[in-house]
Amino acid sequence: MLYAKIVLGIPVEGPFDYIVPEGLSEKIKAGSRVRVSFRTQQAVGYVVKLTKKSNINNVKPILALIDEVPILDKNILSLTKGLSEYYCCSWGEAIETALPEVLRKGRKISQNINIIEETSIRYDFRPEVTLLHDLDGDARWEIYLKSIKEALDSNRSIIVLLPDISSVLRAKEKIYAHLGIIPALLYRKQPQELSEWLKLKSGQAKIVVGTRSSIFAPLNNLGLVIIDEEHDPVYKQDQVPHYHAREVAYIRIKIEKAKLILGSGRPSLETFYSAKQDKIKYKFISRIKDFLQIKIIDTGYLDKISKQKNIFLSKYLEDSIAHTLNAQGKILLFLNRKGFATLASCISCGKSLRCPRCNVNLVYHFKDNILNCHYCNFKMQPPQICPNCNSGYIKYSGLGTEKIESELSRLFPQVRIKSLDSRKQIDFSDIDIFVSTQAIIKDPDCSFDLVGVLAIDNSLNRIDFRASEKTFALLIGLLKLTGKKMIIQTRLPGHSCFQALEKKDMDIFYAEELRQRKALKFPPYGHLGLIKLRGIKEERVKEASSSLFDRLNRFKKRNIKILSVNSGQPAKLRGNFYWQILIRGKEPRNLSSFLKNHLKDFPHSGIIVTVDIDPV
DNA sequence: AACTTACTAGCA
DNA sequence: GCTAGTAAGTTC
Repeated sequence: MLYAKIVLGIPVEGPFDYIVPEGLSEKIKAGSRVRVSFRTQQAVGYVVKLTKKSNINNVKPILALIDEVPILDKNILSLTKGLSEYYCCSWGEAIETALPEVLRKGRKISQNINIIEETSIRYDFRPEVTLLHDLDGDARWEIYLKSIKEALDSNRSIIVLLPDISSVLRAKEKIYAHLGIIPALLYRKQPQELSEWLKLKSGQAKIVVGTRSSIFAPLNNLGLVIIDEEHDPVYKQDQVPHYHAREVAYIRIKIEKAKLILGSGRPSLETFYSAKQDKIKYKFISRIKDFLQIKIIDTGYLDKISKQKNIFLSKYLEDSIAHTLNAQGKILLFLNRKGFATLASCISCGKSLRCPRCNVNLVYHFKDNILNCHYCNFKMQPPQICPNCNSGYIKYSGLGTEKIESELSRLFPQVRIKSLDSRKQIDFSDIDIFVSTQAIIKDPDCSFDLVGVLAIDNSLNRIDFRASEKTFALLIGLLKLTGKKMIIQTRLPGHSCFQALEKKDMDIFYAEELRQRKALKFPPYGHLGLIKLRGIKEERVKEASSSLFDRLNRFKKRNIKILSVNSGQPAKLRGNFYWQILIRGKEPRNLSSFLKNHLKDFPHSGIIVTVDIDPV
């Protein structure tokens, strides 16, 4: 008797044994998509192994084979296995994230498409990762195109990942213009998703350009993966399984012996650190241009005089705006409207109050008159005097509203001013001053003579251990928009973010940020895991969280630390109450298997538990 | 996840 | 003794 071990797209590990019917024994292979009855229902399943024996009592037969040829090749099978081990999900869930939606639902592939069986050619390449640290996107593309050509010449295929769809479309044009090839395009919700997927599966297309999920594209002989703007958090999926395309790429190139190029003008700390450790190659191309003027303005003094009036422009910035206007120049004023977290900071020294254990900003809660850390739940009474400089007093500030546009009209009555909050197509030609949020950075061809950065401290002071990293990436993104001058207003002029820019030496930022991460054993010196619990009844979620916290503490192993349990942020969302447990470990796979073991038999009726490894 | 079965409190 | 509502257990 022949049995198949089958996994399903549900959060249950499996695999489940099924009998292979006589007539199918020739056709069914590892990687086949089949229809099975599961409990009382029918489901789509994926064969991961064939065996002669089974220890299960009442084994059911496979109902039908869906595809003539296995839909998952060996490489995709081991990639998804690896994904499930890293990201704490079932193998079946991992397989389903790697497939187009219609195939997950069991639709048949039409007969006239010729899926080629796995090739057995093995090129003896060594997996190799390179960080291309380059501010200039065009220069990065020169290297990408050269590498793509090389891969094609040795008959290997290529995946190019970009953060968003408009970048994908631009990349397609570049590839067509330089190599004369039309690549397949993949992104979720692409109407042609299946036909593009099949082009790759059948070998008709050898290059795919796409967003995050394209890292799973079904290519034969993968030789090269390019991830542009590798620092971008959109490469992390915000649903289960919470994978990061960069991490999946690492797993995939090891399996397929391919090369990986990570390109960015502002690399993630993970990638930068790997480069520093010589674990990956490092190519540093363009520095911040010498002719750019970057000015950091300490606006601590504005707090004192802006009590009555809403003054948001330093004298220096105001003068520079006037000067630029006189010279018919264009100005961008950047204002990050996000981040309404109420912050406690000292007027005199500018330091915000931070958690002694987590080094993140404490959040002031008006209602309870208490300062609280959202990472470890540390609480303290607000101090009367600043613990840093002993003088001054502590100020609690939210973010000022953006009346900026109207205020500016008052200051510069003759000037054409516009602000952008939604992502509409804008015509820059009839605007002098443009007020915008970070949406502007995604616009590839806008350029200003002066970029003024307002209220950046709100971004820096977010309750997130990656706040500095994200702020730095944001500033570098803004820097690319100016051809001449950038002025940054801050109450924290000494922060490494700004120092790095002022001195035009990015290492200043990376060195300082790595030092802080190391002290806390936070990424890239360790890995975090976030367990989220949600349910309708607040008390029950809270109780379950603390009992899970105790349970994990009881069973915790070497190299795993259970850091904290606290209510989620927001604590209530769409009728559900949220709690979360943060753990830290050396190896993500250990975190995952530890959690799989102890969540399996954790009773959590009415509560949904999800795991996010390496949260961003 | 989606389902079945076991158990509980509330009621006449 | 009955049942609605919920907790717990199972899936090959």
